[in-house]
Amino acid sequence: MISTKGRYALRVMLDLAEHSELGFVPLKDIAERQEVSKKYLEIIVKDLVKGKLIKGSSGKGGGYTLCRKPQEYSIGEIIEIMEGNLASVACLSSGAEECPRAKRCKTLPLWREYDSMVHDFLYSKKLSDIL
Amino acid sequence: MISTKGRYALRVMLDLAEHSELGFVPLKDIAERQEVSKKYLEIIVKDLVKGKLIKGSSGKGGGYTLCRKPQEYSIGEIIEIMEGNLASVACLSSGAEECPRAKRCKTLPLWREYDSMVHDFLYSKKLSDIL
DNA sequence: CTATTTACCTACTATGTCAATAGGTAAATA
DNA sequence: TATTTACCTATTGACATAGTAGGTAAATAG
Repeated sequence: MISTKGRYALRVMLDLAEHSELGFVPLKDIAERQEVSKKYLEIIVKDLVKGKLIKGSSGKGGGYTLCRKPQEYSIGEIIEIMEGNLASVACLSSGAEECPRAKRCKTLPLWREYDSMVHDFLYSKKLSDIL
Repeated sequence: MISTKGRYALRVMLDLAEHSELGFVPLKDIAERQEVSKKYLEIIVKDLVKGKLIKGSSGKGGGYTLCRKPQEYSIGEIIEIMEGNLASVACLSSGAEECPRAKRCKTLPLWREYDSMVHDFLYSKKLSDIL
């Protein structure tokens, strides 16, 4: 299940897309509009900055803003940055060691197909699509 | 992410599909073939029995067996029984109270579409498809 | 140059879920 | 009656989730 971090991150990105053409948007404003504590959002924007999806600017007149145009962000990359990866099962997650049963596992192809479908869906959907 | 309970349940169902035409299959045998502790599988088959996907029989010659033919089980119902539900976000999970932001939430339609895709995929796939 | 506003940083915590283990009782058969 | 099986309740360690608390650093306005 997608955690609050992933879901809130998406809402932050949408909020920035809607308000940042004028410049930097303070987190305080986003927190109020999105009705999420500013403290918790700090954790989220930190990851978004680290992932180069947004950039921050300190001091008066500061805040956060998008690095690209909304149509240049896929939902998938936003969620993936927040959740670590979007594998459906542990055996297929990025840092997992090869399962000894992989070759004869009858369920593995199913999970691969599932993951591929999910990936295609989330990466073809853009931030601008839900604006 | 699909938990071990969901994944192991699927493997138990497959194991039964492969071995139960002759009658009841003891859990001990399944545990050995699947390389999962019998103790842990007990929890899983308990849920499968409760969900009427398999039935058990005690005593010598006992074990577990499928209630229907493999093509009559969808992967979705197996996973759903084990995971509780297959909602992608808390707001859409079965027992969730209505979110006050639901009407104006820009992300909700996305999650609905996502859930619907996942549901279609997992319910159209049958146990017999991965046999 | 000072006050204010903002981002940015480290640490902490309560709660819950996951993945299992332990140690039994009940039922059916040989 | 002994054996084999399912079935039941309780417990546990580890980890993730969803936050909170209390600061420091940077930038701007006056």
